[in-house]
Amino acid sequence: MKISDRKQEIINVAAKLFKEKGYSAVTMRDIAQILDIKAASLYNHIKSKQEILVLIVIEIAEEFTNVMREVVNSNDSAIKKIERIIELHIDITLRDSNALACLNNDWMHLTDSDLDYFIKMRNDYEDNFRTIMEKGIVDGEIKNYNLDVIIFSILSTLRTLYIWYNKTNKLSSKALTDNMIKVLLNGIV
Amino acid sequence: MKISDRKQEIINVAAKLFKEKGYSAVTMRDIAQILDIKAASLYNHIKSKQEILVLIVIEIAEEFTNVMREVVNSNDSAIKKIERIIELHIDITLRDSNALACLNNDWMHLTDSDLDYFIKMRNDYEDNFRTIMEKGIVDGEIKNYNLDVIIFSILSTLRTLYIWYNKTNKLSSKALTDNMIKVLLNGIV
DNA sequence: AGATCAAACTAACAATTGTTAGTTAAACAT
DNA sequence: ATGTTTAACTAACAATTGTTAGTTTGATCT
Repeated sequence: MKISDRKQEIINVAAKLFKEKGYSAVTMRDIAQILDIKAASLYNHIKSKQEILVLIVIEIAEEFTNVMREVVNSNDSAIKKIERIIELHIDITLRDSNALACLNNDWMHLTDSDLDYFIKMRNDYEDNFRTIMEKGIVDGEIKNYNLDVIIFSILSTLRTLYIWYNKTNKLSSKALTDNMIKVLLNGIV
Repeated sequence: MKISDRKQEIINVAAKLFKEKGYSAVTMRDIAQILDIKAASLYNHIKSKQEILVLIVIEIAEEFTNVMREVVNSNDSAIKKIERIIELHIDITLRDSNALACLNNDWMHLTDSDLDYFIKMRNDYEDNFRTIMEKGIVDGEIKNYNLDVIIFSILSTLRTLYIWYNKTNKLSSKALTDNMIKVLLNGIV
């Protein structure tokens, strides 16, 4: 069953509000007000507040999971793989920064199987990233620094791009990607 | 007026819960339950839920502000200044990761003058960081990549260290600092 | 024209929220 | 011993929360 236009509209408004104030601080009345309807009317389109969160978070998480699977199974060099992951994060950030903020800040408000599913995807993602880095170090493509520090420093930057994206729309997508790859891979010194 | 032991205990418990679920999702009854008292009893020690958040966030923010002022006014090289900032973030993360999580995730729930004060401190902090980087580039210590990308990639890593800290307590404070400096400054390739 | 359906509405609900008022009991100071 | 402070308590509040039930309206289809 496809998501109707109106339902998608509700999801988009919710994502924007969730980003600004966090899931718990946003009320159904807040969402409704922006759409110029009453809170009860939202329930003609969505099952619950929870469902909105699930739809926002899980879709993005699955996209990360799917692209990561492609990358990790490819025959590219470790560096090329990392570059593709950087591009993935930038691409999604430019396309839907609100949903990305929800994924980062509000995932813990998922419940039961949705929460389990999300955590499994996130763990798999990090494991795959680690696999890429490990092979890169073994192959001599990547310096032999502490693996946790390497993984964290890159992933944390990519994951929080959404915070920063608005400020720098001067930069084109391509220029952003190029600079980010240089800074993350080659350092600044 | 000093903060009493009991008050500090409340603040610490609150910070832990705020980190786990976010400010809005934590109730006064949640905080009280962990301390094995009733929610109303909290008000013998604190003025409001808001006050708890202010005490958590502002104190840490002021520490960042103060150390940054020292660093930026010193005669160190740009690289040495950056290293000192990295050490500052790691130090505070190891000392109080819960409060740091609040600062990152719940600052938007501050109100009025507290919110203004916080935002001013954060802007000043970023401006100072930018000043250090600009001078570093002019002096040829730092590569001439896009300034925004450089600033963001380093700051985002330092700011979200608290997410990651638990997982890697294998690493000593010194080893963590050394590796972080290497990765952030020299890159991984 | 009449039936159908989507999407808005009003009204209300039970639960939960932060907080206040007033009370009690123990520890401490005089 | 008596008065004072500290820190817990019970009880209650007004507001807000997500959600449901039942109704209305307008457009679309037959």
